Amino acid sequence: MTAIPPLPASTPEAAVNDPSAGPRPRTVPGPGSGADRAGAPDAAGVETAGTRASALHAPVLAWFDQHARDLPWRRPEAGAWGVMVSEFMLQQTPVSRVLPVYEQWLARWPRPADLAAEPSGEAVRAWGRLGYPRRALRLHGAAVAITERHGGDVPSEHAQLLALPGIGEYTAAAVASFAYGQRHAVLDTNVRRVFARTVTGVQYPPNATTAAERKLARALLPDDDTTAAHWAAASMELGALVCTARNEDCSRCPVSGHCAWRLAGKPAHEGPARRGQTYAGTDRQVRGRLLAVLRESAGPVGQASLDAVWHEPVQRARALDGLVADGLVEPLEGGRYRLPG
DNA sequence: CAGTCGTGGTA
DNA sequence: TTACCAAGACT
Repeated sequence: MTAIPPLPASTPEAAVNDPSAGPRPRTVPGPGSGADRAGAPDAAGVETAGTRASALHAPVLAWFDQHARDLPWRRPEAGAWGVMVSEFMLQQTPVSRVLPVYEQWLARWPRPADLAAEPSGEAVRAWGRLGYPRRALRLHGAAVAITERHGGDVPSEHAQLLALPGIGEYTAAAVASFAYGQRHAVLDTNVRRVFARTVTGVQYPPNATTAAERKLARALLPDDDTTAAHWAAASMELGALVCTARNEDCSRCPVSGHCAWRLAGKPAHEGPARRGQTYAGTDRQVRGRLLAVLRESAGPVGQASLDAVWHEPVQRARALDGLVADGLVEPLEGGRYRLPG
């Protein structure tokens, strides 16, 4: 049941400039969008950004034109809504797992208003096992807001995007850039890693995005909107395909000759290990099991069905309360529960 | 600002 | 097998 139609390959620029994606992309950079507006004097490293940029841009852009994946949300027909849906799903989730859910989602809800017309529980159900189901709730909430506040069209202004539930700094910039061809620093984990290595000369970026990283990203941003949007997609793709967290392949990197980290002998990451997640036994695991039961049931389920997923009653109750508090589960009369209607 | 929030593939 | 990682957002 491969629902993916055999679409013609499209250039990355096609999606960026797609006029059917919504409001016309800006052709003139807005006021104050210059990269040199930050008040503080350039930090070490940033002042050489101009030099870096000239060395990095052309090879990375050319590499992208040749190696970019043909992902459905990059096709012209995806539109701004398709881009936005993909960005929600891709938050902390690999492309391979997003693809099938994305296709079904867009087929069922081709416009924001289509999703907004349904109860949020349907979004949670269709989210399937993508993880972090609050994203489904937020995407539904964003669709409602777009329908109410923006006439059903995904807004093109960064500030308006940022005001939608589930959209933070990264996603607002990504939608504005990928869907509307605007000039924004799109700082995701891939781009941060590429910059950390090529420019800063370290293996990994800091745990949390820093002001210095934002400043560097702005300094590296090409001047015109079209090239900036192209660069955003290209630098991200390089991090996703070549300059990966583990097993990076410098032999396939178009800027390996300029990479500060590689030229320094690829020194290992200094400092504490990344993070300790340990999923087994956490509330998150219990929440996941509880919600799975609700998702797979057509109607409300009884307390006994939920009790069966976890042996420890205190943690189980806490997890269920959390799901209800988050709006992911709706309690009914008589100890029954369902996805929100 | 550090914690929380799912899930599954891979080294 | 354990641990890390995958286009973050929110509190």
